[in-house]
Amino acid sequence: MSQTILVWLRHDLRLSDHPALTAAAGGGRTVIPCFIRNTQSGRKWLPGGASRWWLHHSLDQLGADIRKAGGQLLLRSGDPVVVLTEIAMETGASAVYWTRAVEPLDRQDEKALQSRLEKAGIGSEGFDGHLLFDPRDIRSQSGTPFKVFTPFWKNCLAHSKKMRAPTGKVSARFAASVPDSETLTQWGLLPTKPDWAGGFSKHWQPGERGGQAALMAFAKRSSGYDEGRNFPAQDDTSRLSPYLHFGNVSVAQAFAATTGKTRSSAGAVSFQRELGWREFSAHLLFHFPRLPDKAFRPEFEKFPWRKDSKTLRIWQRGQTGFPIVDAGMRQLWHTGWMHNRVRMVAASVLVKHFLIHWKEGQDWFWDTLVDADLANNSAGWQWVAGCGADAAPYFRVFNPVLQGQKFDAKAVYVRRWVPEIAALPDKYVHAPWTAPDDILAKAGLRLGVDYPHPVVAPEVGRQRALDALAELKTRL
DNA sequence: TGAAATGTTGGGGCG
DNA sequence: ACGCCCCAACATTTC
Repeated sequence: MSQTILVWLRHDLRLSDHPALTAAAGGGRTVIPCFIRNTQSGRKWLPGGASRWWLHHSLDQLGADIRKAGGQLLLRSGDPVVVLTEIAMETGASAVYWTRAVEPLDRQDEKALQSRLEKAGIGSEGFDGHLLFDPRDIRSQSGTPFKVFTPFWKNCLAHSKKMRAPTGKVSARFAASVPDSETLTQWGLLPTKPDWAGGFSKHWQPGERGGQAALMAFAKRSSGYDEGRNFPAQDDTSRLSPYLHFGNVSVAQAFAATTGKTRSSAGAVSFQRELGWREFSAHLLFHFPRLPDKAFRPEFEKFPWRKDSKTLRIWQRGQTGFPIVDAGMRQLWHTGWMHNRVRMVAASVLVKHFLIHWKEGQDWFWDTLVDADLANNSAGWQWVAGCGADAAPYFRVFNPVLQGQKFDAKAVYVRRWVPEIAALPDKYVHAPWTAPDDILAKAGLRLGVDYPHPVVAPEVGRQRALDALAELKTRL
């Protein structure tokens, strides 16, 4: 009788380039792939609403792919440490394998599981697969983790021999039947009342197949990435982020697909640099586990944030009166995703013009983004707020009007998502409150009725943000 | 992966 | 022809 290995799946929902699965399948052993839905009460950073939608479809497809290979995906709920030990005992598995994570709670689980299994005489091992590099290997001359992106990425590229290369499709002998699997239907990951994800499937095909197709399609058009990625009306970004978060596509596959004689364009290089930002954020979270809940620059813990739930709600619903921001927030709400240029502007307006704590924005993005990722989301918000590693200086304030005019000059993006101001001419569409009365009348737009006045005038918000920074300095 | 304020330069209109 | 001014264009500094 052959040995059985459990493979604990989390953010690695794919069957290609999967070191843990490949190792488990070695030597003709039988593999039982498991996904444990964490139901511990009070556990932080469980998947938000949009992520649950993606998770459902990823697992559904992965389960079907495993069935095609003669196996079954085992679904259970509870505390993964407890549940996995139980499954290992039930099935007589000789070991549990997994892909190592960078999230602090997930790493805690790995440790706890390892010691619990050890006591039961069961083996365990964590594998690469989530990143390009092991965070413990990338260090500055002084041996400390990098805190600035550019030297970090230079160092990574200088050690490209250590970069993980993708492996092929896993051919594993899966256990034909598994004990007491729960079902996705039972889990109720999909929204019901209301079904706000109705529009999601028009924009996304979650899962490994959709991810690999998206990657191949992007690799072909990646030469336009460098120029085009800043313009939200264009389709030039990769839109790979949710696939990368759930591991439908591995970062090693994404890097490899955009490398090569014919593909080392400026676009490919700058796309890989963005993969570098993902890597940087993950390494930061690995080395600084408090990144999600504490300012990386401790002095910002004293920043005079305003409590303003009313304005927060206005921002969340895309009713700020800044068209580029509202367009982004509505795109997020309807599709589970926002163009990165617009994310920066929308986030900047929340923390600077509105002086609302970056954690409020982090929480909203966590719940509404299909690509919500603890490392990227935390590092991104801290970057915008000016309190992060290699952060934009606090005084670097985006002007939502100028950003709109610069990156959506023809207002194609804004008009798509904010139709109530679509009739305004280009000159005023990014700042409706500056339009003369006759222009407003001609466009059939009543400010304050059909579309709101801005929460705060851009220049007033900007000055208030700078004052707050000055205030912070006096508190040090 | 800012924007505004301030400084510098140089062409052209004009007396 | 010349100096003066205006101002656009660009560069630098400051927040």
